[in-house]
Amino acid sequence: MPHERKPKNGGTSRRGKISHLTVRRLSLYLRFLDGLADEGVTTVSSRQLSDALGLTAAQVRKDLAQFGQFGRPGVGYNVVALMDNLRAIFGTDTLRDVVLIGAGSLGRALMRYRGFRPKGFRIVAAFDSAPAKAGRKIEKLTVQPIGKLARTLKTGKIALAIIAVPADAAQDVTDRLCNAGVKGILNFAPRKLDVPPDVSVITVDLAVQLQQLNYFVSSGRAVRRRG
Amino acid sequence: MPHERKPKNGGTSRRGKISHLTVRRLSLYLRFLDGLADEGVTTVSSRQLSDALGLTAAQVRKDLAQFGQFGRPGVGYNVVALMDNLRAIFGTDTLRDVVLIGAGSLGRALMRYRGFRPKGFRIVAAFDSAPAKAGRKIEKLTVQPIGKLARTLKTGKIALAIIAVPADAAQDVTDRLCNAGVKGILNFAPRKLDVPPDVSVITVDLAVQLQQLNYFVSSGRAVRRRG
DNA sequence: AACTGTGAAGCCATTCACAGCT
DNA sequence: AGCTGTGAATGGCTTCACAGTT
Repeated sequence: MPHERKPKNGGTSRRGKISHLTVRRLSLYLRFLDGLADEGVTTVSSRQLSDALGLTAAQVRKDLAQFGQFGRPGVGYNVVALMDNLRAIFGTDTLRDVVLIGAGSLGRALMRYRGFRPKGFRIVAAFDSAPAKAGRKIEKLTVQPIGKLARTLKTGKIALAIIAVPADAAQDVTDRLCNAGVKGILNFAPRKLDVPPDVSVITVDLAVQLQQLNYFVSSGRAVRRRG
Repeated sequence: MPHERKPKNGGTSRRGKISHLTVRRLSLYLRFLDGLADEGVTTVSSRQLSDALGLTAAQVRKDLAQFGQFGRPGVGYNVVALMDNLRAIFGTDTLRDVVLIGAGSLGRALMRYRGFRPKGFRIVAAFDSAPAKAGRKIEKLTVQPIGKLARTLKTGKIALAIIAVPADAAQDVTDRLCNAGVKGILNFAPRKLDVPPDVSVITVDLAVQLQQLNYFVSSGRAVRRRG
């Protein structure tokens, strides 16, 4: 046996058995590790992670162990190596291109949002159905008419899209995106989207978040939810 | 016994035993019922709800039964009555005031967002630490300097706040809000917030959503997540 | 006949507790 | 001694299936 340290299973295996909830926590680990790396910390224990994120140490270990043997007993996890592994799991070890549909106030805010890039995402094109909005330039990107969507996506091999259009336009936009080969949609329209079975959708309904928050406030049971 | 139909427990009881996951689904029921009410539908069955939202009928019934006997065997649930009950559960049977901190692009987009009002929320004041932004008028609201936060909150009995400031300012803003008596924070800064035990926080990290979406796309297991 | 409300069963996720590595 | 990885135990959520209501 070589004495080199190596995950038991070749890197990012075990895909598909990982639950929703685990995926959510993994992204929190990655965010926290980011901060540690900036501070120059090289090693972290499951306990430190769990304390910082409000979980149990056992859960952190279980989560991480699913992908291989990243930790060293008696020492902990190597911060940089763990980040690399997590990024590989998320598929963001390389920069991912994203298209944005909807150049209303929310869409424009997303175009200006600085947080995507450091996480490995780049908005490469923006579209809007209103001719008045097409041609407008935001953050070095020109808003294109929705008709040009298909052409742009065909050439670009783009798998991800963000929908920031009004609810009544969302399904039409979704159909266009799916036809053009998009496999993942982050949807801000307050509406359920019908998609083919191989397409993933995460809907973030801003008003619903506020509603849920209000429940916890008025019920007297405080929560702390992240992700 | 009166023959009038009435929930067995006086309306919104049973608070506190309701899990996270249930609260999330309840808000989806409410959103779907909204649509039904607009179409003039008066009655809905657990099956219709579950089909529309991708759940099982049993789960819908279990969720709703927690609050009382809202349904009629052989008939279903009265749409309007159910909506009223759900709104009471969420505490949004009356309009809730919310303050917004951060008048950057995301903050301004939230001020313009039309989806809060129909769900019972109203942004009544906006603040920013940058003096350059104070004084600016957006959607009939003048952005105020952050120093005025305490005074405004004291007079207003405002329990909810939205944070849309950069990560490094978020904890300072949080402390001010908690001192001013806010009990619920919807946080868009990519950062964990420390709050007293009676304060609820829901953090929505936009980049993390995209990261999770990318995982499901690149792992080949499609998901559909809402809320 | 249609549909709800609910005990019981089944399933999944978290926590416990400890063997084993450094 | 410190800490990971993991089987076993626990706890919680979901589904099943059916008695009971309209």
